[in-house]
Amino acid sequence: MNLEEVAKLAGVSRSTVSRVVNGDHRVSTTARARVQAIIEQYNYHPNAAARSLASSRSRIIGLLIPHAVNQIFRDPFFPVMIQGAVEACSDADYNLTLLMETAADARITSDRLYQRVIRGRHVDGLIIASSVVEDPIVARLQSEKFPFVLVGRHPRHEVSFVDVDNRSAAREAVTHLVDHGYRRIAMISGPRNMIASIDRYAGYVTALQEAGRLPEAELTIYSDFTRRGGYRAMNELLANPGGLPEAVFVASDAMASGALQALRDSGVRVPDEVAVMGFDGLEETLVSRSILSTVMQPTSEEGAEAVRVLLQLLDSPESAPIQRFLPTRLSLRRTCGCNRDEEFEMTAVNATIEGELDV
Amino acid sequence: MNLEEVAKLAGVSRSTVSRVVNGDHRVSTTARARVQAIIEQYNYHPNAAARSLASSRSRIIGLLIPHAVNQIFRDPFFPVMIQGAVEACSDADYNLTLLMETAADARITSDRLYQRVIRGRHVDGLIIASSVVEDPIVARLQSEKFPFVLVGRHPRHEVSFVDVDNRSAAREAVTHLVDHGYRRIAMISGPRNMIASIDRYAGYVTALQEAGRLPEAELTIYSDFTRRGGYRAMNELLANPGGLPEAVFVASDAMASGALQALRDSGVRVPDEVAVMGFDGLEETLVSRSILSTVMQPTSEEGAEAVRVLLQLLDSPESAPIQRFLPTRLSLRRTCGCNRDEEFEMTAVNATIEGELDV
DNA sequence: TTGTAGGCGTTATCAA
DNA sequence: TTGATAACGCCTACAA
Repeated sequence: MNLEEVAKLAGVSRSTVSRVVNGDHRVSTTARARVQAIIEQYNYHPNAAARSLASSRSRIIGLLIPHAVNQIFRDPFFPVMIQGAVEACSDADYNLTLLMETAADARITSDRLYQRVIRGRHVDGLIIASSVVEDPIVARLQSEKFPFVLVGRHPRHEVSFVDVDNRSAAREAVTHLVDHGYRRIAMISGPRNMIASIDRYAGYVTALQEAGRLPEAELTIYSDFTRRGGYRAMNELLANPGGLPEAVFVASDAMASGALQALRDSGVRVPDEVAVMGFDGLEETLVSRSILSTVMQPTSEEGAEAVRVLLQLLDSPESAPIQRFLPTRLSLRRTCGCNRDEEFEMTAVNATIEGELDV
Repeated sequence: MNLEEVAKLAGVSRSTVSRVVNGDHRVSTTARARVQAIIEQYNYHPNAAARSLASSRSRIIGLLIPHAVNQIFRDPFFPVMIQGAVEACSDADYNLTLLMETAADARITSDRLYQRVIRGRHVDGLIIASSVVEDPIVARLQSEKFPFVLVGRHPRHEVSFVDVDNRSAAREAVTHLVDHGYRRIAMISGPRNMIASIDRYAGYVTALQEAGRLPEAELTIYSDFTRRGGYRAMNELLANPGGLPEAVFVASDAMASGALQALRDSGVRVPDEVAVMGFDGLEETLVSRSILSTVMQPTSEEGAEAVRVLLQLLDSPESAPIQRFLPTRLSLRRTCGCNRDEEFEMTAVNATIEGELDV
């Protein structure tokens, strides 16, 4: 069943059927009705390839997971972000294909991917998940004027992106710790080459400076955004001969979860001996009622918004880069030192909930 | 740059260029060389849409995440499985598009998806992640003879799938617990409508029966495969007036992790008071050296194998359903009661590692 | 508002 | 081994 046959059955031309299918308004009511009846009767659906070929748009968006990010693909951030992206695509009748630079040989596979997918016009545009600073693909796409949107800003290129203001958010979070009165504030950071890490660290430094302090080198531990990495990083801090910090700002909830575990294993009370602040707002997916104070970011919305921005770009290819910052929100629960009373209340009311709270 | 232009520049016909591009051997060495030189010089890549239209194959595979599974998309099983699928696709020069039945209105969105993607011939075949028993899509695809492969078997339909033998694996795991001498063995199961849950439960029951016992109703808790669900389920078991079970078989590592947390929060010693056995082999992604005894399944390989099976199906559409079981392996670490000595050793050697071991 | 007709860039079938 | 040529199914001026 194709346009031609529908046209014949409805007693109109292919063009008219095409117009009906594409919602063109220049069709008489009667013609439209006849066509639609046939379409439904025969359950006609236009052929995607033919459409792509004729319109030179595939209605497919590629979501690229750079190799550097591959390893932390298990981080709940990605599934949630992808979910948002898929849904936004679906809403616009687009499809999303997953492109991952495989570990085997990043250089070769990514080039092969690039050629096949970009040059073959397989996708109309690209969304790049959490790029790393030195990733060459950004410059390449830009110079070829291929439409793309980063999830996470890029420091060196004027490109479209969707991000949260990591720096401000981190600054706010650390300032909150300062306001609690903590003086020695450590940070467990993400990888040095990821832009989100850099920005969150910058916010940490800014907040300290505004409080009239300087960051101490041994109070910053670089880790990898994983729970396991957070566990290790916190143990490093615990082993610091300079003594315990009063608070720790951790650049992801997964790491914060590991850090809390390390503290518990060492018998260090939170927040009494060490306060903890996370970043992500995803920990609630792991425990039902987290006690972790954290920076909430709209993860799924970041994926969805990236898609919307890309669609806009596809509509007007000559437009200037579109850059959007989505809002974050400080979620003050218990590990930062807030809500101590509430803790008691809940413990008294229901031991189970109290237990769950404890990460 | 297209076939035509390449042909002109190489002084051959379009057909010859097409043959070169597609690796057809019926081309003279000289012609091939000339064509390849031009292709490389001009960086020509065939247009995907035109290819699809002419060959009526899109070289795209759809990966469907059913709505029921959506909620547990955060489970590390899915990212890892998907990663395997994407890589296998990439190896075969296929692309993978992600199809998710969105929460909004599962019935409507999934139908819309179905029409657009299946009828529009957008994808050549489908991989369905962890189907639920009552999912109608299986019957539908089958009756329309659309190629698809399930990740996880289906009890009521003769269809192609890739799975592990959940029942045997669970039986083996529980038998191991029996062999340790534990008598009251509980189970924390997944959702009742997921086939993997059902099979793992069946294996549990079989193992008990073989040990001359019957499962007790209050010793089976149905949960949802999440860490949080496992936490709650374990607390239910702890509240059981019949007293603590001696061992618990947990149907996923995520739930097992939550269960261990619950035990720790209640001050119950593992494995001395309660032994624990998990299922997945993914917990190692969350902690560096898990102490969790578990059933390891080749998660990434399940995704990859599903793709390979699907490609085979595409090659010979009339072939009978292909059903593959991938091997599992019992990983005996500490929570089942094995390796008590090793525990001591590691503790003595390195407190950090010992700490990490503790979930 | 409708229809005609050319073209999108391949693959595939023949005949040479 | 090569080359014409006809699909593939749709979109899109352009003309009516």
